[in-house]
Amino acid sequence: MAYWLLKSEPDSWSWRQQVEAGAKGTSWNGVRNHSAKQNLMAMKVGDEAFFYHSNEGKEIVGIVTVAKPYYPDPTDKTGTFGMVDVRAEKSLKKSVGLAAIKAEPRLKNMVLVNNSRLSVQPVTDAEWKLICRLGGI
DNA sequence: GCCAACGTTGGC
DNA sequence: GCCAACGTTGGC
Repeated sequence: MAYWLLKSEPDSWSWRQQVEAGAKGTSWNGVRNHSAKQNLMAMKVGDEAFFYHSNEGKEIVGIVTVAKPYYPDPTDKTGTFGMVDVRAEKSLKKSVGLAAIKAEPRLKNMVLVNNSRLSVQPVTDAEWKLICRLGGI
């Protein structure tokens, strides 16, 4: 099983909205970047991903599960990009801020630190476990 | 096919 | 609000 990190600005799509969407989940549409697309295409049902709030908060707040693998994004008229479906799995007991991640030497290679603009990122097993511990779960 | 100009993202 | 980093676009 692979781990990922999904970024969203709370103004456009927040963790609260994801939780309210419940078990049926929602489509992660709107990705218009080829690196992000590659990561979306690599996702499998059951993979887990951190939900990160950019700009407002700048912190990891929850975990989502991939419910449906990559399929075309109807909001992309060119047909170039696609999306996956995700549903909220659980909230972190304690959100993990960007500052805390940067302060942890073992997380210095995270894509979030080195390429913060990429909206869909891979996370290693070690990074996943460590952040879960920081998040109190 | 190169590269300058421009737009967007996101941390600060 | 500013600006650095990155991606995309378009002229040549």
